[in-house]
Amino acid sequence: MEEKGLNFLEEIVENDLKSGKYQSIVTRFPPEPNGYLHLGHAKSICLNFGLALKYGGKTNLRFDDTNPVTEETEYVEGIKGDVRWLGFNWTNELYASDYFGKLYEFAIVLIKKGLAYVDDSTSEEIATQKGTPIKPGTATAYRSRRVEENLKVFAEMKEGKYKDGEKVLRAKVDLASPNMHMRDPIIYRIKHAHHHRTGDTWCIYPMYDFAHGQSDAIENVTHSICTLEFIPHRELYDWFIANLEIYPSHQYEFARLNLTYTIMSKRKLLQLVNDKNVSGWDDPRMPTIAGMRRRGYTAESIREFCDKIGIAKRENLIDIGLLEFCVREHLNKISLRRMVVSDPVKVVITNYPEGKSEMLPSENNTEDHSTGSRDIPFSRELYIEKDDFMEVPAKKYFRLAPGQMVRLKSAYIIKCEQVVKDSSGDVTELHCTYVPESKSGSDVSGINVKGVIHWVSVPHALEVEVRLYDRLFQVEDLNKIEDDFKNHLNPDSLKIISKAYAEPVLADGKDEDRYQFMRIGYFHRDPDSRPGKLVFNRTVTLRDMWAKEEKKG
RNA sequence: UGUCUGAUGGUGUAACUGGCAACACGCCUGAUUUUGAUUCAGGAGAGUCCAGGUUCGAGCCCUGGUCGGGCAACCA
Repeated sequence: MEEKGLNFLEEIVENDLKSGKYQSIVTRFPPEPNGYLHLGHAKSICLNFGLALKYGGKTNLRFDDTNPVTEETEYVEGIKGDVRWLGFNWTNELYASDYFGKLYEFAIVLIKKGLAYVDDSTSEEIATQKGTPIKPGTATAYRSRRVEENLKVFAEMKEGKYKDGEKVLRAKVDLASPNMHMRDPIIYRIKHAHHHRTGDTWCIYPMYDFAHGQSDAIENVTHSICTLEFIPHRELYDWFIANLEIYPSHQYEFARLNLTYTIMSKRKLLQLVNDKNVSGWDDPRMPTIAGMRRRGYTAESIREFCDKIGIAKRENLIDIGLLEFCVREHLNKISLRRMVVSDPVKVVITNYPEGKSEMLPSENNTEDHSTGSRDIPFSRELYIEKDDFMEVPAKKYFRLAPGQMVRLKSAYIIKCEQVVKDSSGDVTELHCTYVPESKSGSDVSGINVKGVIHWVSVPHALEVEVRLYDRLFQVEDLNKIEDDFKNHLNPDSLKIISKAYAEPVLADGKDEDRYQFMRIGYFHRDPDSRPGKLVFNRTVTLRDMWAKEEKKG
């Protein structure tokens, strides 16, 4: 019985609980509604909700909507759907914008304490006055504005007397601080913009640093968890809490997720959407929750992935193979087996009567016998995969070849008697004979074959579209490139097979069904499907040892 | 040049807080298999960034380096 080690945050929480610092914990997941959630958010969601679930506590979903120009209701709805789909329920649905009134009062408290002032400088002036990491900042004349005047001008800012950029409210902290964030940070700016929730009520909006910690405090968040790049903000976070004398929430930081062959930046993902490099936020190639869901990933497999990658403070680059392992592991247990031929060659069973057909039973999932079986029609003409025939077989190749035998899955053993080619020498048909006594389930032929291949009866075949996805980028570590990330897009990330042949039962599937197209991969029906034309997305391929063997030559 | 932060097999995460470096993915063998899938059995692979120090004993403690990442948006 080995106890698996706790991550550093679990350790902090356990200690806080043990010491009696808290009776129970409160966490929050605080997305800005300016885009859809991606896998990196999933890591944060699993962490925040997971902590509260494990140690008994609450988790709020809080929208950090302090910048009206980038935020939209569409994103709010998308985010809620994604969190729910991942399997988590929030205690409260909250918005930083709900606190705009309170935040405004906090600002007045600071002004009255002489800890905030209105600055009329331009953004360029403020930037230069800030100095550099090695050169202290310098004060502007406005820094010594009297309290009464600050109060008056700040109220005028709120009333809309000034234009965007004309004035800002700054906290009076320390212009010489080695931490740039402490050099009199801007806490309120003027934006005459429509907010997705507060409409035109406000024309001044708090900055992140003056909203986040305060929101945490208002909600009595005990553990406010964010990513590493916010470490320098922590000092300010604590400074506001101390000077406002509000609930002392604490900020902790962990390393964000990086995945090979993909990007995990909302800004860049938005660019792909806007530039039409992908069909939308839910394009199955996107590392977004919506995209992965459409592609066929299960929530369970994503949660498993988040659990496996762990939580730590060092930078990491996780092999996308681990994510694929997690889906395969789950899909193997739940998916219905189906036979689909994606790149066909016709097989004619010359000794099978013309016009005859029979239904052959086949298990839906040998991993789960409760799923039962379905019947598959068999007839004289079949499609098999081009790959499953080699005129000149490679070594260790045990599929179909001239004179060779294979078993058709759940059906008969066949032998390739003749290869029919067209004028240009391409194989058009394979003439085979079948062994009647080799029928699956009642095989008395005594023949043992190594190869088993999938097939579909030509007259019964259902035509479907199949979409094959590959990695979005060609470079393993997108953080290490120096030029535009779009230069590294994989031109072959989507391959559409508009005409694949499937066994007929595939038409009866439900939305939530997951399939394994035998020997090909895991698939999921796409919402683009129409009654006459079903579309399936490949979630992930099957592991393929033969491909490896082939490569070895 | 300042400051914050980190460093453990190829990757990621652990190591009862000082006691023989473990788990997962990946990789390699072999067995089973009516999916070259799954499953099962086994294996290779790090001596913990470097140099000192404390200690019977250091991945964990101390000192000094090296290297990586963050920080100077009226973004979050």
